Amino acid sequence: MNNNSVFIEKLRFVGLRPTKQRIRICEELFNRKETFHFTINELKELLLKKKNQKISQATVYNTVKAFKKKGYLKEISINSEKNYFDTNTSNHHHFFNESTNELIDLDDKNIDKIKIKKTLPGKKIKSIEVLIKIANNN
Amino acid sequence: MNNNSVFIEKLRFVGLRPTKQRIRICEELFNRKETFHFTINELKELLLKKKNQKISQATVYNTVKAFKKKGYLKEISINSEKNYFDTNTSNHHHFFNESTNELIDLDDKNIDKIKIKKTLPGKKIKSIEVLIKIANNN
DNA sequence: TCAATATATTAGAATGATTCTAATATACTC
DNA sequence: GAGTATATTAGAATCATTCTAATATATTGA
Ligand SMILES: [Mn+2]
Ligand SMILES: [Mn+2]
Ligand SMILES: [Zn+2]
Ligand SMILES: [Zn+2]
Repeated sequence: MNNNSVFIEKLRFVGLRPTKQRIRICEELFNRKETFHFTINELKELLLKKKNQKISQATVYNTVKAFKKKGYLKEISINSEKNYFDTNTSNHHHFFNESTNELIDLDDKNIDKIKIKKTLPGKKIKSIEVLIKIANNN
Repeated sequence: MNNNSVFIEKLRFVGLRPTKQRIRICEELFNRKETFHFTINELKELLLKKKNQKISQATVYNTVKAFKKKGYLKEISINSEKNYFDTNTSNHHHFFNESTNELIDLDDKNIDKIKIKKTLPGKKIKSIEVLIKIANNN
């Protein structure tokens, strides 16, 4: 587990002590070829499935929120039922397939830069995100 | 209450009988100069404030959802805490001020048409929405 | 108009996601 | 390794939303 040192650094960076539960969460989130989208429940199930040691709900929530706050995770709100987190923290956009509940990345490069012709004095822009809802034909 | 006949038509169109509770909700939502954004809780408070007859939670939820299903309302999910409805059903986008929790319309005309350079065979696009998160300068 | 029937309203219970609590366990410092 | 700070945990609390089933209202058509 060579990666562990990376996870420990990451945890320390967000102000968390590297406990075995948190390192386990890091493995699940960051020890992947591809970034991915997940709900808290999906993450809890993944954690349970791969090893058989349960991590309490509180620890999962607290750790995910800490990563989000420091920018290691993004939150993607689709509708009132679906709240996803995203390990892809680059600027990018999403397709959401309403037929399958699938969330799909759309790279920034695949959309022309968004030019806003309305100014809001005294405000700064924090993020610009495009959500494209799609459905299966028929 | 000349408007009532409009509301009654609207309600019948979405498949709801025009009861006094539902007409009251229509007044609150549609009897306005400007469209507006609201959460269910805000709507419940408005209903309570203006007349003093309480409408049950179930009726508020059911009516709002029926309007949404038929396109008389849009749902705007900002983050896990904030779920808004919008009486502006035209294609448009939003600023969300994270400092004040204010949701502001941005007309379609204020953003260049979004061209997506990625095709998804067998899918059709249902909506394209841009959410711009802003914050007050310091 | 008025009964018969379909549908709506309601309070409160149920559910599900998230947060809190406070008792126990672990990590860190020296 | 002792002492202190912090983390983990199960379960309770909270909050939004949905469900339930008893009561009330709207609609229909004789
Ligand atoms: Mn909602
Ligand atoms: Mn959430
Ligand atoms: Zn993504
Ligand atoms: Zn709007």
